[in-house]
This record gives sequence, C-alpha cells and structure tokens, in this order.
Amino acid sequence: MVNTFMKFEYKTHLHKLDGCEDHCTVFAFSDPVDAKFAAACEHLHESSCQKCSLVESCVPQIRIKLNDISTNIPDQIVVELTYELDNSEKNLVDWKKHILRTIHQDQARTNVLKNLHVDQGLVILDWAMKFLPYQFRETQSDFFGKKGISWHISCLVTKSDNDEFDRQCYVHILENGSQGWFSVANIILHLLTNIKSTRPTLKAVFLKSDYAACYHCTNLLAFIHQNNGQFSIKVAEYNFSEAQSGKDLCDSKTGSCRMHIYKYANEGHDVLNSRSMKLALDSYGGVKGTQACIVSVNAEDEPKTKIRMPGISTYNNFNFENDGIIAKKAYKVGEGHVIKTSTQCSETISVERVYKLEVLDPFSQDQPISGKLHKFADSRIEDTHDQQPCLEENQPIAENSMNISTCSTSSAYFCCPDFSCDKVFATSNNLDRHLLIGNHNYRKNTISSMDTAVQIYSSSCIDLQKYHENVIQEASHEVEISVNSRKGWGLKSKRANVRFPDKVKTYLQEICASCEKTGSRPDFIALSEELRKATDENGHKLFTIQEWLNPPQIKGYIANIISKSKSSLAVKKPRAELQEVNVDDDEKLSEVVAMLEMNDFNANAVGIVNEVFSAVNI
DNA sequence: TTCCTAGCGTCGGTGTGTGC
DNA sequence: GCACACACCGACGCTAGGAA
Repeated sequence: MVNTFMKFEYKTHLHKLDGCEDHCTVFAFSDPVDAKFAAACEHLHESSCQKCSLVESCVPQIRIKLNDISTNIPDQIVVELTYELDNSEKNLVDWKKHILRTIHQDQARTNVLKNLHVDQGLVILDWAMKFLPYQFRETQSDFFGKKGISWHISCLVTKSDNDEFDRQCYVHILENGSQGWFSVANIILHLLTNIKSTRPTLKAVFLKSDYAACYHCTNLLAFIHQNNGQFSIKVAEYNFSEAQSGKDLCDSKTGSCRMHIYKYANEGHDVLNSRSMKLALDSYGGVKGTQACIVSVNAEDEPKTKIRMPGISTYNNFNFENDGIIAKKAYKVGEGHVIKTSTQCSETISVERVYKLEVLDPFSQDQPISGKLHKFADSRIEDTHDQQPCLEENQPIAENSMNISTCSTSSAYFCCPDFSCDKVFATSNNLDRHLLIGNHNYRKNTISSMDTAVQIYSSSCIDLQKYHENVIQEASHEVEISVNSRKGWGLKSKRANVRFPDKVKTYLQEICASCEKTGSRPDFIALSEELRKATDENGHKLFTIQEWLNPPQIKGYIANIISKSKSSLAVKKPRAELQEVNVDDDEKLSEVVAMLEMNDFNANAVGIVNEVFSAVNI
C-alpha cells in the first residue's frame, strides 16, 4: 500500500500552500537552523494527512507486531529483522524526500519559462548515453567490447515576440575528452558563442541540468561566475534537478537523434566514429531543430585546481550576481547564502586557461525551429487550436478530471508518461511540448485508483475494509504522538561518514584474498548475511549489529581493495620493453612459454579431475 | 593534508528471448 | 543454430566532503 502510494499518489498531494507538514514544500525545505535557507509560511500547519503519515509509521507498526511475537522466535532472527526494519525505515523516508525534492526543483523550469523574456533563454544540459558504434551488418563478436562515443545534448528554449516558445537543440559529439567539468565548461562556452551568433538579441540564459558530478562541481560554478562578464551571453541562474528528473526534453531529443542515426545506418551505412555519427545526424536534412558538431577537449589542458565551496552538496540553485554567487538549498526558499567572488577567484580558471575546445567539424547550417509552442486554455486537454499555454503555477485543477479528450478530434491517445499527471494530447507534438514545459496536472482527486480498488474489494470483504481502516488509524495515531517540529524535513540530510570497524575490514580483506586465490567472485549479499552470522570458536558472535554492513557497503569496500591492489601492481610491475633478441634466445623463450602453458594445462586438468572425483564422492 | 566513504553516471559482460 | 535485441548487474571513473 505504501509502495503504491509513493509511486503514484504522493506527488499529487504536494503543494506550497498546504496546511499539512507533509504537503507544504516551503515548510519541508526551510532550514530550521539557518534563516538564510528558510521561508515563512502564511498559513498554519495544523492538518495532517493519514496516507502521508503512513510512510513514516508503517515500519514502527511492523516493529510493534514483531515485539508482540518476539518471544516465540529465536533472538538472532529478531535482531536481524530489527536491522532490516531500521534500514527499511531510513530508505522509505529517503524515498519520500527524493519525490518531494523532484517535484519542488522542477518548479524552477516552470517558473523560468513562465517569466522568460524575449532576450532570455533556458538551456537544459545533459550527457546522452554513450553511442555505441553501429554497423549495418555486424557479428556478435563485433557487438561486444565496443567503446562508446560521448555526446552532449543542450536544448535551448527561447521566447519570440508573439509569445511563442522556440526550441533548438545542439549536439556536441566528443572526439576526445571525458565527461568531466572541463569538457562541460568548454561546451557551455562554445554553445553560448554559437547561440549569440545566430540570436544576437539574446542577453541571458538560465542553465538547468541534473545533479551529475560534472555539472554540480565547484570548478564549473566558479568558472561560470568568474568569467560571466566575458561570456557572449550572461548566465543568470543555474538550477539543478534531482537525479533522474528534469531533463525530459534532452532525453526525448536524444531518442529522436538515435532513431535518425539508426535509420541512416539501416540503409547500409556504418556509424563507427564521430564523423560518421555527424554524417548520420545531418543526413536527409538532419533532425528537425537539431544541429551537431564534433569537438575535441584535451584532458591534459584541464587546470589542476581545487576550489572550495563548503556545503556545495546541499545547494541546488545558484544565481550569478556581480558580488558573488547566491546559493540556495531549495528553489525560492530563503534568501540564500552569498559566496563571495574573492573566496573562489582563481587565475587557473580564466577563459584563456579553460577554453581549449577544438572544433573539428562545426555546426551545420541553422536548422528550422522545431516548433512553436502555443498557449493552451484548457489545463486538462491541450491542443494547438489557438489556445493559451497553461504556465500558471497555481492554476485551479478541475476536480475528478477524466483522461478523455473533449477536443473536436476525439482522438486523444497521447497520455503524459507521468502516472500522476492526467493530461492527454491529441498529437505527439503536443505531448512533446507538454514535457518541455513540465506543467503537469497532478490529480487532486481525494480518491485514488488504489482507494477505488480497495473499496471494490472491501465491498465483498467487509473484514478487510475494517482491517485497512484500523491500520491507517493506528498509524496516524502513532505519528500524531511523535510529531514535533519537522521543519526542513525534505532537505538532504547531512551525510554521516562512519569508518568501518577494523575487525570488519580485516575480515573482508581475508575473504577478498581467498577469492583472489580461488578466482571466485564474492557474493556481496551472502557476505552481508555472513557478517551477521559469523561466530568465533566458542560460538560467540564476531560482530555486533552496529558493525554489520549492507551489500552495497561491502561491494564498495571490496571494489576499493581491488582497485588499490591493481594500482599497486601497476606501480610495482616492471615496464615491458621491446628488445631485439637473436634466434636462439627466441627459441628458448618459445620453449619456456610452451612449458608454462603445459603447466597451466596440467594444473587445470588436475583441478577438473579433483572436482569430478569430489562430485561423485570418490 | 591525506585517506576513505558515498553518490551518480557510464561501460562492458552475461544471460535470455526472438526471428530467420 | 545463429545473429541480434534487450535487460540486468558489477566494475569503474569522477567528485565532494568528513574523519584521521
């Protein structure tokens, strides 16, 4: 029940003017400690939502039930179940916070588009999944071991004089370079220069991207701020969205480009490198509203500088002002903290030092604009029939709106992919535009499909209905008791860096060493279980509940051990050098190699024989 | 200052399903 | 039976930031 609620319904509850602590985004993102990251609500938070409370209270409810039956089950199982419940409780709350942040941070895009002037633009940045070389006819052996081509997508949205939005997409295919801040800085600079040449009236842009490390890093932010005056178009804001959200437009454009490339390849062409990739993208007039270029960024030119911005991981919104960067933890919550220019100014990140981009093949001629965004009057069913865009932030949402088109065509087949949004479109283009604006119409129905399902079921099963009501009532009662000031509950919690105990490390190192000898791969889930059950010769537990590690932690630690051992081997390993050898030496070498191979073969054969014997108990 | 842990994204290997 | 498509998952790279 909680799972379904979180997946489909929770986001429909959220609102910044709600009187419930679980729903009010301003309350959830107001820092209780630092007033600069807090905003005051003009309403009281007196109401409570039973369903939202259930997220926090479901695990305590299970814990109570566990305590009731704990006398009948072994202590070890009770301890393990308690450990699992603790982890689940934390994960559930984290998930709830993630949904809250996703919805709130997406308002940045909606508001920017709502207030966009004709001399401003919104740029959404994203790295597309690396493109794997594609052959018209390829064998399976060719399919494996491919090295992908990096390509970066930038979508520019501008507003025309007649209140329509224009979209233009820029693809940077990287011949050279990694997906780090240095490449991103070069791409942004090249992009802004290019946009200025085609749209001279543009004066400022708002950047938006996901939380990837190459975007959300001190060096890039400091570079933008320090050199903003030299950019052909000023960067006004940089808003970050939660992981895996807020880049729908880039994703849909990536899909179109991929399909265009595959279509070109399927006509008998091979797309094996950046040149052929650009050729494919430009084929048959190119992808509508999309331009591609090939660039190269030499990683060796990257300035080796380290700029400090304490607390950067908690900041999501940055405004670039003359006297510093105004950083906020959540969009439009609080006045923000000013990061002064002098604290992060560095010669090493000047435009001259950073802008080393080499354009190998420039953008082709300007493609036609991919489409005009008209305004839509009806918030539920959007179409382009001389209607107005629904960019109003708090517009009223029709109660119980149905996913049935009322437009004259009665052919509304394109539903918004967001399960909680009830908008339906007559054409795929309209859906595309809806995704660009991101103005989802979340259902405000008090009765969800889950509720309806429960009601139908409960009508034939009265007992189940009673049980369901009891669970919710008991859960909400629990929460009411425990409620105290939860201000800022939606903010990212501070990461607790806890060192793994030495004896756990030693234990894992031994297991890692034995795996290395046997060649077997460690099973992280089994190891996590093993840590909980390991005992000494007297039958006492080796590790306490505080020392248990979960599978991802074990995986990370073992990966670290392997990585270190590899790097130390690389250092110790003498460098192989090519030397001329005479024929006699060469023959001796061949003999040695043959002998080593024979030894290996014999060892393997003995191993196989032993395994067979042990399998048949001989 | 260095080391270690965590988070996010991408790459490559592997297993399974499908069509010819 | 072969070649390809797709999903899953572990490995790894990059980055931030706290502990030692």
